[in-house]
Amino acid sequence: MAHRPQWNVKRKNLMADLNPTAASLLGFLHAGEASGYELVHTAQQLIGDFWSLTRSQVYRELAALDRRGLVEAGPAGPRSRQPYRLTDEGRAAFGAWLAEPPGTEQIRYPLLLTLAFGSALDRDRLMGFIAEHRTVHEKRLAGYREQRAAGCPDRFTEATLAFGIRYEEGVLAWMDELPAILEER
Amino acid sequence: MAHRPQWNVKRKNLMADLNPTAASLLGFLHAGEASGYELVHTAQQLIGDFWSLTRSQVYRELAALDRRGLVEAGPAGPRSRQPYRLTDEGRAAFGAWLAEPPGTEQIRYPLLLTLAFGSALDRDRLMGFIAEHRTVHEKRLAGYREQRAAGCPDRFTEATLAFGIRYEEGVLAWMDELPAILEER
DNA sequence: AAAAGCACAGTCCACTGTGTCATGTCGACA
DNA sequence: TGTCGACATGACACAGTGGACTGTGCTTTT
Repeated sequence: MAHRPQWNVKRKNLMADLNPTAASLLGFLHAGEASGYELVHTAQQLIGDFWSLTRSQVYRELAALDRRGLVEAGPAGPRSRQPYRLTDEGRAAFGAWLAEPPGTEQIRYPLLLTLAFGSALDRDRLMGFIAEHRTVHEKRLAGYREQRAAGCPDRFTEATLAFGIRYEEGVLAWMDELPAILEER
Repeated sequence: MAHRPQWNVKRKNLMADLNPTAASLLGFLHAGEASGYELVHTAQQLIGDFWSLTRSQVYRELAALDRRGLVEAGPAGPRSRQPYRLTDEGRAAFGAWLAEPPGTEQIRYPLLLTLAFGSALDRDRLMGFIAEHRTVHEKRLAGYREQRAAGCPDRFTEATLAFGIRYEEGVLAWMDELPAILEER
């Protein structure tokens, strides 16, 4: 019971230490001031395919960034529109975040869960689920290819788009081999 | 201001209405009673590659399932081990969940975020990040192939494993084409 | 045999992420 | 005039993540 083996240092880093969502908001604000509403749409368009974010979250993060002085609120517009702009601290924090090694990906695919417990499920129903998902992936792939054909604004957008295409191709290839795996006698 | 166009029905479904994480716990409990600790490890082994769950979450869901009567706590063991077993209601709820159409997947890949803002990042550093991730994906693919070679307990496990392999192959193919996309003049 | 270390087993908390309900504003247009 | 739809935000409950913390019992080291 003597001495507690912890000093409670609590190194909060004080600066930076952004989560990826907050960081991406700062990223978008480099293009000029924007409201939460606008940022939601920008984000969904530009990174929505591999980084989901919701209205609630955007407003919450903006408020937090404001409290930390990384963005500042401008004069409110009509319809209670509240624009924010990047501060110098925000710019610095974004730069620091961007230079840090990104973490590994997270995938959560409910279809795979259902499939994993597939022995307890009617075979036709399972196959139906897979067929439904197949059309979703086909549509997404078609959409990506269209986007690519239409031309990307820059190399980096093209690079992330290429990921989407490879991913969807992989999923479709998997679905093609699924019947053989499941039907084996 | 006249009549509000909503009846506030609040159809809570009363039964079932499980989240996928809770459902998978019920799924594992079909094999016999288990403690939270054991379930964490079972889950990480069997579905961890496409459905992440944490200690905190497992214990919280177990408590919730207990409150709802879908599992019941058995006599505590040594080290305050608390085993749970499936109730009939739990079995029914699991069956109902399994027969529902699974939702679409969620992917969150921080590397793609960094890449999307890549114009603001030193080229060598970005390439370094990609190289680091490449080795991760190579190792995962190798691990999956090994698992497959070692033989799967059942077709369904094999099917989910096949997904992992296709996915990792897709990511590696993407990484192979990345330099060409980014280097273009 | 005492000490140390480790796997087992669980709690608590802060933060992040998702989805729904609710509220109010402004312009178009019928 | 009214009502519809896009604009704009807030509140809240639930789900998910990760770290700090507390204890217990077995095994290995000294």
